[in-house]
Amino acid sequence: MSDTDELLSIRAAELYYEENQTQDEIGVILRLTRWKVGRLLASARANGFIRIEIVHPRARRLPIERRLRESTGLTDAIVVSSAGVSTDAELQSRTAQAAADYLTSLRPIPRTLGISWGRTLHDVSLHLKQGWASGVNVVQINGGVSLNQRTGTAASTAVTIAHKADGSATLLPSPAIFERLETKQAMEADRTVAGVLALARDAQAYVFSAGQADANSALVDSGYLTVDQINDLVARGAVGDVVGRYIDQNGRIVDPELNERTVGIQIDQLRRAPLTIAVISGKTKHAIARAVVRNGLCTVLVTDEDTANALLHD
Amino acid sequence: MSDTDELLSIRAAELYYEENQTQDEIGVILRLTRWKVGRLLASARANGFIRIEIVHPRARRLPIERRLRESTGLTDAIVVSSAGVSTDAELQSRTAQAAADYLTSLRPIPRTLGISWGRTLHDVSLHLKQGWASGVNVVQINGGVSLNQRTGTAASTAVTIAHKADGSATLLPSPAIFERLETKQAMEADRTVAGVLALARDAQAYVFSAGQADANSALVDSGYLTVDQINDLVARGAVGDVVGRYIDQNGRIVDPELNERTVGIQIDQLRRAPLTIAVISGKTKHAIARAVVRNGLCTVLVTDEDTANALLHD
DNA sequence: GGGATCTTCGCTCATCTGAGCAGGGGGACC
DNA sequence: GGTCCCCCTGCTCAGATGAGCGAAGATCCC
Repeated sequence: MSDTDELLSIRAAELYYEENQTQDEIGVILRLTRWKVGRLLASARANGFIRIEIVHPRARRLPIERRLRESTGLTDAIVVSSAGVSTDAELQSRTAQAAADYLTSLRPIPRTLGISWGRTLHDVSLHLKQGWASGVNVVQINGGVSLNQRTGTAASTAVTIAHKADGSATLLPSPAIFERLETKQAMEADRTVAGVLALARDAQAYVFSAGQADANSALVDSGYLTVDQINDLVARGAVGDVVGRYIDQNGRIVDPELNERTVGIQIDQLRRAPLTIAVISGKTKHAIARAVVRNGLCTVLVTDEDTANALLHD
Repeated sequence: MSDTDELLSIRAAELYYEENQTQDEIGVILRLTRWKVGRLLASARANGFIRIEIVHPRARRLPIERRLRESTGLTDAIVVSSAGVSTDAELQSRTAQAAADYLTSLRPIPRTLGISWGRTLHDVSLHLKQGWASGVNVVQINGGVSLNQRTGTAASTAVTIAHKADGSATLLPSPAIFERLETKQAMEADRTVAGVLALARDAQAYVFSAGQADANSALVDSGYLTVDQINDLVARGAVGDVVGRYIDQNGRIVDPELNERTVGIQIDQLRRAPLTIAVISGKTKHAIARAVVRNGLCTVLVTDEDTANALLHD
């Protein structure tokens, strides 16, 4: 397109989009036929000069969702807009809200829903509306009795989700990671615990988040791992954890011995499940999000625009 | 509007603006009539959820221009968009381009055009196209023989503008500010200089910029004023200079004695002129832009979006 | 419970807009 | 200089959209 046409297309766009003039009226002003004006506007759009943003906490980015589905083979992708977001907390809240919306719209409603725990899942539980579903049995899929003040949140997340769905919660009364393998095996041998784990394995759907592998990890906060241990895992290729288990960018367990001492369903059980919803957002989690998606650990991803774009531009 | 309607309006907007679906198709998807979809989209727009930006160096903000004309009584206002601009230099370049465009579109073409000098005017001269007008006599309206390397730009600005308009340039061969009043008066008594000043007073149109009152002022750079002198002027209320003369926020000369020693047309001559085009942009110039506009020193303002908004939100 | 009032809904109709097509002007190539 | 080809222009026509209107529904107050 010629230079003067480009300039005209901008003038036309100003009158059309900012002044709400009709193409006819613009034609009179710019001394063009209305068809020429229409073509100029089309070229302005084609050249990307017109940027339309939906500025709202619930706004999603459907084109990115579609591209994500196509390029990764995900069953579904939910991408929240980051337009107008200033803090990471706000973005995570939007993502949690979107996850809650997605759960609410799930059909058929899963009778048993396996969930992990953490800040993100807790956020999701708060965003769910009373009556979001009915008769859902929520079961914890990894150990969650924390060693410090976070103690309550793991249980309350499950209870809240279940309560709001007029269902029941089945808690996994176990630490996330044991220091000794023998203790962990003894715990799993307990009939109650074994029953919960069996229920977790048979869940019809899973919702989980993921943690980045760094000193701010929830597993460090909760006292299960030291900063040194995390650094060691990172040195061995860990990008983050899923249901308490650290994986590298190829989705492989980084430390099999540590993995053995971790309570909850295995990574492979997630891989085989028909409906696994990963809720991952924030700049620090791009790497673990990539590992989760690329290695088929989830069938549905709920994330933010920036993370989604990072996945697309690999 | 109800909460669910708000959410629906966002879903509709996503499908309409991002997926290019028709309102009919959206109706099928969301199980609404197409009229409801139309109303939802209208409400999304009314609520400001839809933000449309024209991203282009030549883009202007017509609604802001209109509000500026209405609230200030300016004959014309040109406001360039700051969408996608990262540096102040880029913004100033856009503004200079807009000023060049405005000059080019002026009808009738002024036979005599008075100009000041400085970075901004120089930028305007570079953005003008060869043949932007024909037969314009460009005359300098304030002293511009600089004391250092800037020397050339004042003259070259005038010459370039004139040359590109197939016209002639009349330079004012004088320093901007004299140290002694007597020297200045002697200079003005010179027939050549007096002739130039007379021509400048009779110009049909003026284009000028303005400088902020701080240590980065062009008059300090050029060696006419010291940083101490500027600080003194600021202490006495100066917000910036127009054609080399420092004014306060009420448009009054801050230092009459200094003003007497300054060569060029008077502020009052600008005030009386029928067509005076001020080109002012950048965050540091909000105050001087306000002084110029509020006190009728220009009839046309060419500026950037942020400066314009600052003027509107007084 | 019943009426008054205000909002929301589905629809008609006029207008706006984009797809597609034929004709003409201008440039490229011989 | 002539011819061919391509792109641009102006147009027809059908589809998409917004204004306006009467009816249905919701709400409020008695």
